Amino acid sequence: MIDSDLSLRSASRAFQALADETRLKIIGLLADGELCVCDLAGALDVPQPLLSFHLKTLRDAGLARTRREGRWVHYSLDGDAFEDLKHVIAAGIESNSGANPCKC
Amino acid sequence: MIDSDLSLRSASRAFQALADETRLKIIGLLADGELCVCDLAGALDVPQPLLSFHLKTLRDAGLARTRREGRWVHYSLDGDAFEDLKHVIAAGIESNSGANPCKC
DNA sequence: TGCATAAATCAATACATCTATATACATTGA
DNA sequence: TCAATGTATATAGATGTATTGATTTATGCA
Repeated sequence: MIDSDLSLRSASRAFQALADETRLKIIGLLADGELCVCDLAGALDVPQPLLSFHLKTLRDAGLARTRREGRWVHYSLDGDAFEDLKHVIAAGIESNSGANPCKC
Repeated sequence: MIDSDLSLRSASRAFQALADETRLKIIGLLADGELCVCDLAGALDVPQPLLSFHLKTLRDAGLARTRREGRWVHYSLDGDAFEDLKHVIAAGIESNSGANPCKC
């Protein structure tokens, strides 16, 4: 079950951030561990400014974090944010297939 | 890990469908079991044609199914579709927090 | 200081999505 | 067949998002 309007809003923002193939590929790459933007750029065949936009989208949605090291910026996933999303997904998986009496 | 381009595309479509507060509310309601459109309309305070649009969005994304019974259409969640999404979310949760060596 | 590299931002454009209104379709029962 | 009810579709205006290329900021090193 989805609790408050706040989590509803943040969840929809997070799902919006996941609603893009490039960003899903980024998630897949970051799942193996922190990576710098240059490595992501090399792996993804996406122009750098566009990659920067997608990374910002993930970060604004709370799904990714950054850590600067010298001239490199390293991105990693925020496990807690994904944990929240798991509850919404779990509701769909455990959904009762039985019919409720129609109140029409 | 995310496997093929096909699942990547369908996953992004599904997440897009989840990227809306009204549709997340619908998911929450349907998690308790199948409901007819009229019941959803009563619970959501959304004009009926708009609700129909959102339900179609969920159905097109493969997250919901319909069953007609007389003049009523009942919607329910497709657990398998949510199961697929769980893998993407799980990748984020189990993400290795360790840094990979930067190849720049 | 001056230059090279990593990353982010800006401006412009094209495209997709949200919402509301109006309308059409389907089913039931008179 | 007609009217009533439940649901779906069509359209249009407003808003949001994706993409590109040019520019800018930040850091490290000669």
